[in-house]
Amino acid sequence: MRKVRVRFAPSPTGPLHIGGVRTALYNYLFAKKHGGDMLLRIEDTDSARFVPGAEEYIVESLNWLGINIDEGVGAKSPGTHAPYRQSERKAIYRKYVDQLLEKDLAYVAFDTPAELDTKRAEIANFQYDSSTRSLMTNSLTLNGDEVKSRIENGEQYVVRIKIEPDQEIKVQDLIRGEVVVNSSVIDDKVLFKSSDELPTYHLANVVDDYLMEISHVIRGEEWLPSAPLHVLLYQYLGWTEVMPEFAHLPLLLKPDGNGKLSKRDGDRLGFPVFPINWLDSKIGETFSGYREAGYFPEAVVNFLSLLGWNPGTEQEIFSMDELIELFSLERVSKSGAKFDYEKGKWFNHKYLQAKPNIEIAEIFQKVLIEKGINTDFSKVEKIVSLVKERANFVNELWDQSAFFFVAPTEYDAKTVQKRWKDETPTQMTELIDVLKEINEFTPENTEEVVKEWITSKEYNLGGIMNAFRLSVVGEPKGPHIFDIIAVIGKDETIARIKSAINNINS
RNA sequence: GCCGAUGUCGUCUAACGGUUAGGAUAUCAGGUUUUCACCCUGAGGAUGAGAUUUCAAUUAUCUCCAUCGGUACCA
Repeated sequence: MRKVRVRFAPSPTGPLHIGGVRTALYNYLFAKKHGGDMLLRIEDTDSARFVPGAEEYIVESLNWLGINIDEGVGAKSPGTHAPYRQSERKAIYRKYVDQLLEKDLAYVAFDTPAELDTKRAEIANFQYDSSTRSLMTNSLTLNGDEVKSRIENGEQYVVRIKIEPDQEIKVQDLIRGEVVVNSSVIDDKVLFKSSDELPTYHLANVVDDYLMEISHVIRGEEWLPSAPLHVLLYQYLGWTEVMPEFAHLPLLLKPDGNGKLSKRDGDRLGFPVFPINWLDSKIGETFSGYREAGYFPEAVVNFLSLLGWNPGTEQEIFSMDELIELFSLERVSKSGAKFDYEKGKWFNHKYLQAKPNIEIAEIFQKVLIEKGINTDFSKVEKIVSLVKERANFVNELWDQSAFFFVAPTEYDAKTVQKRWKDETPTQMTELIDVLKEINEFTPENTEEVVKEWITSKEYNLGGIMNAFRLSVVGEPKGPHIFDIIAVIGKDETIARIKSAINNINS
């Protein structure tokens, strides 16, 4: 079997969206599973749609996720099939265009976009193909000298593939099986345009995959309709023996309604659709990314890996190495997957719980510093251990733990009404005296002493505890109250109770 | 319109002719915690429709329907 070489070939027309990330991931998993190479090729054959910064964005995103490029753009070593940007491969394609022209498998066409529009308006379901090419301005309807002189005069032209009608074209797809298409429904696609001396995607991807010795083309389902054209191109160029195998991945759909997940869905629905933040400088708008939203790359990879594939077991949490071990194209599903953001959160929650507190504390301390809070690392670590189970993301930790750092200024009205009775201020004053007497302010000591006091006074346990919590936290939430006061200390605890006595119901 | 692909709980999916159609997530309820969350237990929730083949169809074939994709000098 030949060496596995796959490529991820995005076009730099904007940020890489999460569906593209999944395609890259599946390519990577497949390559690594078979000990092959993962290439990154930039398909920038549309000079008009080029967006500066998009390429760097793609490389940075893949790096963040741990999808390592062996060869091509963003790879550590230069690679043996350079260059890897199609705009830098201009000279290469011309040769194959000429080859097709010589063999009469392609032809030159001069029709302008305006003329094509006119034809489309004139003829219903117009398609540039064997049935209509004789009506158009091209090297099949013009004589040789005319064609020559037009080109010499600098007239713009395109090269179109010449497709024989009524042929059966078979595409073998690793996920979908055999797909058969009649050649009559394929139009004479443009392969090359003189305006920028660049091929279109169709020709470029076939030529590059051939020259780069790609063994498997794993790409989104939106390419399935043009796969027969690509197969034909391999035939025309005489490369059927080394044609890569195809696998067309199901699409990632938007969570509400139907349709492909798109750029604006994310911020519209309140979750990212991009791996990392993307600043669209044209409109001055930032689209949010998973990295900045607080996701762990491992969680994103895990979540994405299961959107369209599963190993057939009930395991849900996988490391990258496990995914590589288990991945197979045969187990990729055929139908589109709706993007379920809630499940994504759950994955991050799982990874957050599994992470050592010390690692989380390192990230969280940075968040605290940004908020102007300088705290002992060991204290941050302790707080993380107390609150992390109720967070999905590191940046939710602040909401869960702010009261450790800042005394409450407001008291939850509902709780006040329910838990702050007429006798409460007196009881809280007594509590202060009780706490004052405790020298070692550990959770064990304070709990024992406070509970003894409650028992001896025959107070209602719930009444005291809830008022105590309200005083310290301001809300009916958080870890065990005795764990909290051990962290904030005796003085702060007493100060908060005093403050509560003074401020509640006054 | 034409061409192609795809239809299993709300969502991601398992079951590759014989299962009470399984799991996860989400939702709801109970337990736990005298708080919240985590956690535990439980509940409801699906084979798009109709034929055909078969002793037996989620699974095979056909028709219809629906959804998505393609139909550009975009990728």
